Amino acid sequence: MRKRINALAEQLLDTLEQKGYRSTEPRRAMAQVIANQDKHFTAEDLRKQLPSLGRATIFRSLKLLVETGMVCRVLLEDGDLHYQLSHRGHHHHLLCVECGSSQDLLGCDIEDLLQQTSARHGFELSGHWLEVYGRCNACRNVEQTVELANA
Amino acid sequence: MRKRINALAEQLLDTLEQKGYRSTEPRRAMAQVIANQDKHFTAEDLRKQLPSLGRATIFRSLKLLVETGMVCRVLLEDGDLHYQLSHRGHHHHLLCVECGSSQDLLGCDIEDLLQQTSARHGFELSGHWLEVYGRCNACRNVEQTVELANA
DNA sequence: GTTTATGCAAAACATTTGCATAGTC
DNA sequence: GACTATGCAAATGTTTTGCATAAAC
Repeated sequence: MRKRINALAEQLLDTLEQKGYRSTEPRRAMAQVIANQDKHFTAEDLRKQLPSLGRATIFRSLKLLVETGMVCRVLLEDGDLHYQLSHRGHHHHLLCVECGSSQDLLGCDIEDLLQQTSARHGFELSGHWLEVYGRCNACRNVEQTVELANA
Repeated sequence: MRKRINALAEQLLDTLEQKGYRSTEPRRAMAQVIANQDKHFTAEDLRKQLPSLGRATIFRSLKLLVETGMVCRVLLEDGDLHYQLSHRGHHHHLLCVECGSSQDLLGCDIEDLLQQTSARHGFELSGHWLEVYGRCNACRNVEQTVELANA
């Protein structure tokens, strides 16, 4: 019996198929769980939410999704690596240190700046990894509301 | 018998002492080995170079050095976390993907740019992590020399 | 039917912890 | 002498691997 999954998850499966990988029940389940996450996650998070899948399957499929660019890694401030859905190519994340949500940062003009800075050091730029930490709009609003209530 | 260590290593020990930690023989040895590294390293690298020290001591002292800011973490392009001597406060690294050397990037004006970009997303910036990958001057020169030789 | 993916158990790593002993201040 | 650090062994946690079985194409 094929479980029903949502459009986003379906898209992950389709992309896998286009790349020559099979669309299996465990992968459908994983795709759905990943599509449902509202923040970055770890392999362990997936495992908890997919207790019927084997350890190895989770690690193998997760690696596959990263390799095919559908899931990207996120570096937390403390050095932990988590994962999250990746919709596009190269991008950066605005990570909320309070709620863990993340926004994508596209078309950031850091590239030019890095190019110049690198050149000044005799360095030939080939790539970079940037994570930005702070508090998202929602978390800031919550605090403001609390302040008002206490005033 | 106190082993002789160089000035850089001595400085690490001194700083530890200033922060209330003891200057012990294992820490002297570790400080010297770390000061000698010419590229980023892992706990395992230290372990190989300090076979007489216990595993736990290496992990504990390394953590201590990171916490006190004398060693910093470096994120490799593949997501691996390595370590290296850290001389200053906040800074970034130009990591050569060929020889593994790294240059520090100071006074990089990325901060302003991020501030603006974050604000545009309703995001209150609190920090960031940036690693830059490419090829260092030395590695580029080697290639040019080879090309000339083959011409 | 052929090929790929899964699940399990075991193996391989990486890091942490408890605790008795040794070293530093 | 009091307190901190070390080393060992064991525990913990994470990821990988081999291989027989099952599922997909």
